[in-house]
Amino acid sequence: MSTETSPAAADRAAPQQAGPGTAGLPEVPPPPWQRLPERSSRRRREPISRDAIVDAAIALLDRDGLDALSMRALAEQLGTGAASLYWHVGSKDGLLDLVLDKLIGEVAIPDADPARWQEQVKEVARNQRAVSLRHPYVVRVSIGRIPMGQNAIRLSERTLAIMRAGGLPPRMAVQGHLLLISTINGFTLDETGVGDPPGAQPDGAPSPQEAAEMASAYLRSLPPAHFPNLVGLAAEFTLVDDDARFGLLIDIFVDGLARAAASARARAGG
Amino acid sequence: MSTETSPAAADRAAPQQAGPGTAGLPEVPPPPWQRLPERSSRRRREPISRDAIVDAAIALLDRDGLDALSMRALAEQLGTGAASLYWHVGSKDGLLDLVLDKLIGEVAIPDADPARWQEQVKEVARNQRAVSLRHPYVVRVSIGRIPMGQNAIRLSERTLAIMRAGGLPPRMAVQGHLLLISTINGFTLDETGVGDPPGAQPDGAPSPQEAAEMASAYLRSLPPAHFPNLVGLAAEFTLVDDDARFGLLIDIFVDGLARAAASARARAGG
DNA sequence: CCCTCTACTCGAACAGTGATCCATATCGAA
DNA sequence: TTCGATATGGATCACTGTTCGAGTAGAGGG
Repeated sequence: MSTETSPAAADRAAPQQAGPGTAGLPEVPPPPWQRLPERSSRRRREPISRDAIVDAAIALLDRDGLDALSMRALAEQLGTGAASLYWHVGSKDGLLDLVLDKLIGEVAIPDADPARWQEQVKEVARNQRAVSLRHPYVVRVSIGRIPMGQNAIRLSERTLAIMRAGGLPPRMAVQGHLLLISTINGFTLDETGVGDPPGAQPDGAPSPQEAAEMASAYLRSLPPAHFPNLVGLAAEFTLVDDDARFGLLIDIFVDGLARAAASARARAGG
Repeated sequence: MSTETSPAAADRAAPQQAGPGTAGLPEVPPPPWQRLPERSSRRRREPISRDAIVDAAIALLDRDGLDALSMRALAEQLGTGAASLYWHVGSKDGLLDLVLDKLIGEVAIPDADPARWQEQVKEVARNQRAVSLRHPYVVRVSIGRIPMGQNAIRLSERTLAIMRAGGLPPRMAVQGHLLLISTINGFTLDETGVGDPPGAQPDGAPSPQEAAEMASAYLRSLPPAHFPNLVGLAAEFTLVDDDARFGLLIDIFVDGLARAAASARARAGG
C-alpha cells in the first residue's frame, strides 16, 4: 500500500509532486465544503500528523470494526489524548471523510479500452467490491457522505473515461457511473453484515452458513398453503455463494446499461 | 451503537401469544432468532403495549429522524420512563426490528399477473422506494438486519409469486428478489442522505439543489487537462431528478434480469 | 378479606460516547 | 528575550444504551 507520506497535508497552492506509487498524479484542490480544520503554513514539524491519524484509524477499523472506533481508543493507540485528535481532524466526521477517501484510493481502475468497455466496467465493480470486503466497514462509512476527495475525483474521472470510450451518451455515462456505485454499495451492504471484522464472534453468533441454514429451515417450516413459493424455494435461499451472486448482479447491470444506452442512442439518432 | 455482545436480553423459554394488533392475516410463527423478550399469557391490561411503543417510535422517527430516537426521548413521548420500554422490547435493537417489519408492511405488492410481470416488478420497486422516501431512516434501520417478520415474509412470498409467474427459473427468481431489494436500498441510501426528515436544516445546510450546484461548479473548476471527462460532464451531475434516475435504474435492472433469465433458460433447455 | 405471585413500572446509576474548555508546552520569527 | 502561532491533553459536559432493584397493581386462591 502506498503510504504516500505527503508532508504538511493538502493545503492550498503548493504544487507538490505526489509520492512514489502514485507517480505524476496532479493535485486536486479540496472541495469547499470539506469539514476539516484549515491550517495555514506548513512550517512546523508534525509530531502526530493528520496522515498518521488516518492510517491508525484504518488499522483500528480493520482490526476491530466500526463500532470499536472511538476517538479515545484511537488516541490511545497513538499514545496521545483524545482532545489532540480534534486539532488535526476537526471531528470524528472529518476523520471519516479522510478515511473514506483513502480507501477509495485503493480501488484500481484500468485505462480505458473502447473494445472492452463492458468487461472493464465489471472489473471496476469487482475491484470496488474487493475493497469493500477488505474493509467491511467502508460502505457504512460512506453512507451520508458524498466523496469528493482527491481519490474519489480520480476514480470518477477514470470510470467516466471507460464509459465514454464505450460510446455511452453523456447522461448515460454519468448515471451509469453513479448508479453502479449505488448498486455495488447496496450489495456489499448486506454482504458485510454489521461491518465487523471476519473473526471474533464470541457468543452464540451464527456463521453466515449457519444463519442461511436457519433461515432456510424456517422458511421450509411455514404453512405451504399460504406460502407456496417461500416453502418451495427455501433451498435457494441457502445459496450463499456471494461471488456468484455478485457476478449475476453486475451481469444484469452492465447488460441492462448497454441496452439502455443503445436504445437512448437510437431515440436520439432517429 | 454499543455492545453487540448479547442483544437477547431475555431468552427464557415461554410460548408466545401474538398480540391483538394483527388480526385476520394468517399467523406466521416468529423466527427463532428474534431478539425480543418472549411474553406468555395476555391476561393483563396493556397500559403501554409493545404495539404502542412501535407506533410512537415511528412517529418520532418520522418527525425528528433516526438520530433523534433515543430510548429516553421515546419514553418521554409515551409519558413513561426509559426502563419501562426495555421490559416490552428487550433492547433498542429489538425495537428497531419491530419498526422495520411494520414499515415493510407498508409496501404494497400486486397480485401476480404473468402477462405483465416486468411491469409488476417495477411497481414493487416503486412502492418500496415510496416507503423509503416516506420514512427516510428506514434504509438505515434495515442495515445489518435480515427482516424475517410477518410482513417481510409476506412481501417475499408475493414478490416471488410475481417473478415465478414471469417464468423466471427458481434460482433466478430468488436472486432477482434479493438483488432488487439490495439495489433499491443502495439507491435510496444516497437519495435519502443522512436520513433526517425533509424539513429543518437549521444552519448553513445546503439544499440538495444547492449541493448539486456546488458539486458541479467544483467539478467545472478542475484542471481540464487532467480531468477532461469530469469537467466536460459536470453539467450532468447537476441533474437531480431522482425519479428519472430511479426509473433508469429499474429499467436497467428489470431488463437485465429478464435477459439473464432468458439466457439461463436457453442454457438449461439446450 | 387477606395473601401471594406475577406482570409491570421507573428513579437511579454505570460505563461509554463525541465534543469542548482551557491551562500548558513547544518552537520559529522578531 | 519576547511574542504568538502551533500543538497537547486532563478535566469536564451532555448524552447514549442498558441494568438494577425497589416498588406497584391486580387477579386467583385460601
